[in-house]
Amino acid sequence: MSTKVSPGVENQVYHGGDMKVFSPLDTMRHSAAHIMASAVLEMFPDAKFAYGPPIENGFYYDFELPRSLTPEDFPEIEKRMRRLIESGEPFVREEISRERALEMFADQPYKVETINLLPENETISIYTVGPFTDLCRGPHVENSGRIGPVKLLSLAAAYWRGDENRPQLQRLYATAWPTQGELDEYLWRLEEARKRDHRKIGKDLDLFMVSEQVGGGLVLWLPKGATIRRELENFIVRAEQRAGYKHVYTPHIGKIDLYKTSGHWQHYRDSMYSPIEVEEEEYILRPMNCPHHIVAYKHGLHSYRELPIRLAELGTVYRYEKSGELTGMSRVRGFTINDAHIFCRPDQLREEFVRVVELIQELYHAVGFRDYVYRVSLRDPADTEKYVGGDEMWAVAEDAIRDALDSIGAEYVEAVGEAAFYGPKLDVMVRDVLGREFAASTNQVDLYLPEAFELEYVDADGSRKRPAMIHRAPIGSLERFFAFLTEQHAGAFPVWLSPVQAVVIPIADRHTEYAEEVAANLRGEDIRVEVDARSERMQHKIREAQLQKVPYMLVVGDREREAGAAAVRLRSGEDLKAQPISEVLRMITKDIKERR
RNA sequence: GCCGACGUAGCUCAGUGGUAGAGCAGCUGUUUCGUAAACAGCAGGCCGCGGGUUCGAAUCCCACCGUCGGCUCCA
Repeated sequence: MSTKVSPGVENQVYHGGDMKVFSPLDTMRHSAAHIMASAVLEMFPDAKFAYGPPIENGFYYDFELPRSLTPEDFPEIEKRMRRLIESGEPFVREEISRERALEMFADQPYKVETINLLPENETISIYTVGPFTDLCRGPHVENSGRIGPVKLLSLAAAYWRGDENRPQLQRLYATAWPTQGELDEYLWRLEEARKRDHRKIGKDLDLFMVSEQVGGGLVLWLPKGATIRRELENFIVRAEQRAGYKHVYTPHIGKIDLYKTSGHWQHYRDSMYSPIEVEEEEYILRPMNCPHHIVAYKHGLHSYRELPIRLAELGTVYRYEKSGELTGMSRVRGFTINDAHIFCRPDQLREEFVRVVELIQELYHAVGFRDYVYRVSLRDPADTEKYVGGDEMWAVAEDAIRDALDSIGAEYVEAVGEAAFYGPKLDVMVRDVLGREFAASTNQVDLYLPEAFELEYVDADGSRKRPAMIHRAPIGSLERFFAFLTEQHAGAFPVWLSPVQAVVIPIADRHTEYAEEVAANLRGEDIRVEVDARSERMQHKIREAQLQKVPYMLVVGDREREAGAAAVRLRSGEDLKAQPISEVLRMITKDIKERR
């Protein structure tokens, strides 16, 4: 791979409040952002500039412009960028005084604000490339000729400093790569990702739907999607049973006082629906399952010997999401969490948390998730308003998570300010096919709700003690998990999850009876099988089974009928030729058993 | 919610001021076929919804609803 980026050292750069390391690729993209800004300035001399950082697969720049850009402007901007790149203009750095900077950028309000936010002793630098000078810490490539092929990707609105009360700017997203080949490959990957989008596959394979009539963000699982969900649920519940969980069922609504006691009403109200009045009492569509499980715990008096008590439920919750945030199955208003609440003695906390992590690992391994990282989400000590409980409680809870991870040698990153209002979290961050990162699983240590609900157990000496609590959801919501799975497999689900595991394809009508016989054999082993007895050519039926990503196609004609066999075709296109029915059964049941 | 783009048949899309189209899917018939699309016919649309401009609107304008890409937030 040839690289146009200056070789060598990674540069330490102060950016947006924390120290970040700029790789050579980031540096090149950051320089490309300046080139883009320069091109935009040529077209709009009155443009106001905000920030233009590199991001994971490219870069963006935020502008305030006299009119809205459209994708039709892209070719013009790209043309001007290419001209600047070809000119090979040097990037010239200059360090200037604060006064001089304020003077230079007097007509650039966002730059002025940025300058004023810089610490007193900070060096202020500017970079000039061709006609364009920008306030910037750098670093940059030596000259614009070192910038690789660029492509503008999309437009978006973004608030100044990410604050919805500040002006809205136009954000121009673009990408740049060292070589044309790498750019082409990235664009190909984007295209490929679009093909795998769970919304597209969900439609093509009739897995689920969202209807305007029912309401945005409210998912209807169609029979095929529901089959997959049922398999997943059974799998999860069995794994939890093995791990010592007891399953409960609780209703989707509850009295408002439950949520006032838990603190949700005070801290989580923005995500909750308005109360429902029933006989002069107010009820809440639950946004979380914990209060119900806590009440279930309080059903009786618990001995220290009984703990931990692990109450699990595939619990459906409802959260208000702004209409613009809804997407397919991954961002919805009603969803089902594979939830559980563990009530344990404080001395059991660490071990219980280790078990939680182990269960996550087991489940992820079984469904083939590899690309995930642990993130410990901590309280922001500077913003105690957002959280309940005192410093000591938080320290204990945060340490319990760290200790648990350390004890099994798991690596993790820490994120300050990402905790839930009642406790720190362990989030498991997974990347989807588009490279976006989501919290697929969140798990919390909670010492607050046991207090709020006055939970107790009876200790060895007969005294009443307060248990600790763990909230855990290894796969988060079934909806989001399903979206991940769909994209990961591009709709070709493993056999154990496939809604239709085998299609029997009779070649001519006279083979239908035998086809039914074959299917009956498979059904006897609980294999989900269908017979395609339509008056269509075999080729047509194969094509449709392929498009539906059915793992096994069993073609039966005269020869197979004579031999008591079926010609096995896999969705990979592989032809296994005629196999005895007993062998077909063996193959499919083996796949199912091994979760392949 | 905010900015931008887009809403035409179940699906994918054409149609830019003058009588709504194609392919696939569906239905009916014919065909009985050896590993990714047989043939013919039929049916299917308040052109997202509501206003407006015009002799005339899928097409132009306004408002609303929805979808998509982002922002913010998040399982």
